[in-house]
Amino acid sequence: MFAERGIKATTVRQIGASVGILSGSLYHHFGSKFDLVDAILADFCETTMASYSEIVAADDDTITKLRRMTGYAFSLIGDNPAAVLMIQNEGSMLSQQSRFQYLNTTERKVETMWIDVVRTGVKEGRIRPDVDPRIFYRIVRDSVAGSIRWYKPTPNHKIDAIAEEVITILLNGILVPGKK
Amino acid sequence: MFAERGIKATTVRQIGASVGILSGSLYHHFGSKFDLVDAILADFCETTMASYSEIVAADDDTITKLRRMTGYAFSLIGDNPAAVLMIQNEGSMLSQQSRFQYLNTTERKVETMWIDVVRTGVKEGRIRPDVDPRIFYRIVRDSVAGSIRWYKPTPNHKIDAIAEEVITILLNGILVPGKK
DNA sequence: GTCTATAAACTGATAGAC
DNA sequence: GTCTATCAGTTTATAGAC
Repeated sequence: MFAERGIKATTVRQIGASVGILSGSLYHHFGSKFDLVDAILADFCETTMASYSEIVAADDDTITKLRRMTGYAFSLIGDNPAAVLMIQNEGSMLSQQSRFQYLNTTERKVETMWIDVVRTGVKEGRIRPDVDPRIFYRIVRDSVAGSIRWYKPTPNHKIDAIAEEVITILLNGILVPGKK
Repeated sequence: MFAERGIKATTVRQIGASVGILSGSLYHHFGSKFDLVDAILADFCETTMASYSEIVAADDDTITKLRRMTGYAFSLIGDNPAAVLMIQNEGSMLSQQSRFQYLNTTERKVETMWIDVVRTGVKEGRIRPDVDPRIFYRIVRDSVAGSIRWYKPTPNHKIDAIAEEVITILLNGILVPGKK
């Protein structure tokens, strides 16, 4: 509900009604509306960070790592779309509050991991040195974030396939080589 | 203010204060809060559609058209960041109301224009036929939309340069050719 | 065209009965 | 653990003086 309507626009009465109790009863379980937001986002940030760390630490080829990181990023859309949407839509407002500082911390650490992998690829001579690692990371991140607005999961159209199409375009481009 | 805090979270008192009048006086100029939203978005959609149509109709090379369309899309971030953010954050909520149906119409028409240009490029043998035009469009669109969250305009770092870096990655990829 | 004043509804949160 | 009942504050919007 926070993701669909926004945090401010979602009332505690609506939240209570969605689980079949009244607004007053909610306060037996949570101290405030923002405690609910915190419970959703803190867990999401923790597992996201842990999963990325695991992929980066693995003994894989650099390009394979980029593929796996892209695949994981897209899998978040399927596994926790609400948290992704909340951070995307209201992250900048939330991260101004001290209790949500971990949003900034997580974003910074994830960005650093992506950029480090791209830089390694450049050193290995596999990635063109004129590619800006930050721009590359942002294209991936924003493509993932944007996919939440149009991706509808079906058995025939899995999120893995979309991740594969996106990383293929980013690795190889769309142009037919050698033509001018 | 709608873009920064969200439409629901922005009060008519805050809007009035920002232009030096009280909330009551605002209703001499606008019938409701959503009339203000409408005034911002309707104008934005109209000029965006017109500009894209002009680029597509021009007598340019297909790849040049893609470059110009990407450049124009990024220029919207600099010219009207508020409207872009409002549509990005609350577009799906707004477009459920009948008065904001033009948001859906505009989005559909813009997407069709992008896809048509990519398909032309495939027919001309310049773009690989295995590229999904929809996925390509969405990568561009979401990269543009996402840039609004990190791009800070400075004389040294113009939005045109970012547009050029993004389209270069999408056209050519990041890999060094021929390596395996 | 802006003001004062206020209506009418809604908001997050609390206290205490059951 | 949920309820009733309600507080105190805020919200959009209106009516009428200036």
